[in-house]
Amino acid sequence: MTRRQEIMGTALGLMRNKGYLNTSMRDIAGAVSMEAASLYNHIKNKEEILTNTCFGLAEALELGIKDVNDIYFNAAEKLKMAIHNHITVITQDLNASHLFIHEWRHLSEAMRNQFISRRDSYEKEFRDIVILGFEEGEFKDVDPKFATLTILASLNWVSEWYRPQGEMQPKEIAEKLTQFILSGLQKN
Amino acid sequence: MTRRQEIMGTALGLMRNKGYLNTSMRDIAGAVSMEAASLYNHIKNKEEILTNTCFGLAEALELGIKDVNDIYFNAAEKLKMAIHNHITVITQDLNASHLFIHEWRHLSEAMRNQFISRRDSYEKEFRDIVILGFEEGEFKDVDPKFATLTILASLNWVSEWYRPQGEMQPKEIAEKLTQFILSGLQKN
DNA sequence: TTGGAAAACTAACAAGTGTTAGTTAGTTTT
DNA sequence: AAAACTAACTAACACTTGTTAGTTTTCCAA
Repeated sequence: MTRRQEIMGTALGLMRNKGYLNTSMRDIAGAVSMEAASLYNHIKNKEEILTNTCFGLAEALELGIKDVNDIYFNAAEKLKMAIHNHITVITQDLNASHLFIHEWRHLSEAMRNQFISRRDSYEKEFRDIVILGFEEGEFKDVDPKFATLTILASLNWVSEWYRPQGEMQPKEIAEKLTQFILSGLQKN
Repeated sequence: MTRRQEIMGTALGLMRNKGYLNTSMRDIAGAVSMEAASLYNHIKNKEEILTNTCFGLAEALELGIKDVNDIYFNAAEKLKMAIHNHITVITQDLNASHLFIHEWRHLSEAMRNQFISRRDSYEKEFRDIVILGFEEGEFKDVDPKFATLTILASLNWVSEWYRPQGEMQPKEIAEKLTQFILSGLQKN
C-alpha cells in the first residue's frame, strides 16, 4: 500500500465518523503520524479526497448497471441483478460509501453538478427497469419515479447498518432486499 | 412570529442547504439582517438550534407511534397508521427533518447519546408491529430488524424529494408507501 | 559514495469560527 | 421620573481552518 492510499483510507475513516467538514487536514495528518503540510506531497488538496471517492463509486455503480441493461432479461431478473450490484459496491468500502451518499453536497459547485447529473442518469437506468416490468405486465402500475426513489433509499441505507463482521453478508442482503421489494411484507 | 422563531426558521433553511457545520452564526445573522452577536439575545448558542430541532421531531414521532400502539388493531392497520404518522411529521417542516435525519451526528456527545437511545426506542416500536404481523400469521417470516430498517429508510427518504408544491401530497405518499411495503412491486 | 528525487519538517498566512464583554438606544414597568 | 428590560450594536478573543513557501531529512539507484 502506497502512502497515498494509506492517507486516503485513513481520511475516509475519519470522515465517516466525524463528517467531511469536521475532519481537518491536521486530523488526517495526525492519524497517519505526519504533519498536515506533508499531506500535500501525496494529495492535491482536501477536496480531492471527496472528489475521488464520490466519482469512484459513481463509476463502479454505472459499470454495474450498464452490464445489467445490456443483456436481455425480464425486469424481475434485471432488478435482482441491479440490486445485487448496488449492494456489492456499497458494502465494499463503507467509509467511501458514506462520503458518496452523504457528503457529496460539499463538492465544489462544478463537481457537484457533474455528480448530480451522473446520479440522475444512474437513477434513470434503475427506473427503466421498473418501467420495463410494467410493460411486461409483471409489475404493478406504480409511479416509476416514486418506486425507484424508494428502492434506492432502502439500498443506500444498508451502508448505515451493515457490518462486515455481522451475520448477514452482502449476497444475502441483496436477496432479502430483492424479495422485499418484489413482494413486500404481507403473505399471499 | 417572534424574532426567535424567525431566527430558528431561517437557520434551519440555511442548514438544510449548506449543512449544519457549514452554516456560521454570521450566515444566520446576515439572513435575518443583524449581527452575529445579537443572535445571542434570542438563542443560547448554535447547538441549541440543532438540539431543539432534533428533540422536537423525536417527540412528535414518539407521540404518534404511542397512539398507534395503545389502541388495538391488526398489524397491517397499525403499520399503515405508523407510516401515515411518520410521513405527516417528516413532511411538516423539511428543513427541520433534514437536521433530524442527517445532522444529529453533530450534537454534543451527551445529547447525541440521548438522541440515539430515543431513536432506537422509536425503531423498536416500529419493529414490534412487524413482529405482531408475523405472530398474527399475516406477515412473512422476515428478519424484523432488517425489515424495519428498510421501511424507515424509505420513509425518511421522502424528506429528500418531497415538495409541498408538487403533485403528491403527504396522505397519498403514505398510502403508496404502505401499499408498496405491504405487497411490493410484483403482481399477484 | 554520491546525486537527486521523494517525503518529511517548521513556520507562517489570511480567513473564518463560536462566543463574550461592554455599550447604547428605545421601550415598558414601577 | 426612575428603574429595568429588550434587542441591537462594535470590538475583540482565542482558536481552527486549508494551504503555501522554504528547508531539511530520508532513501535508493548509479
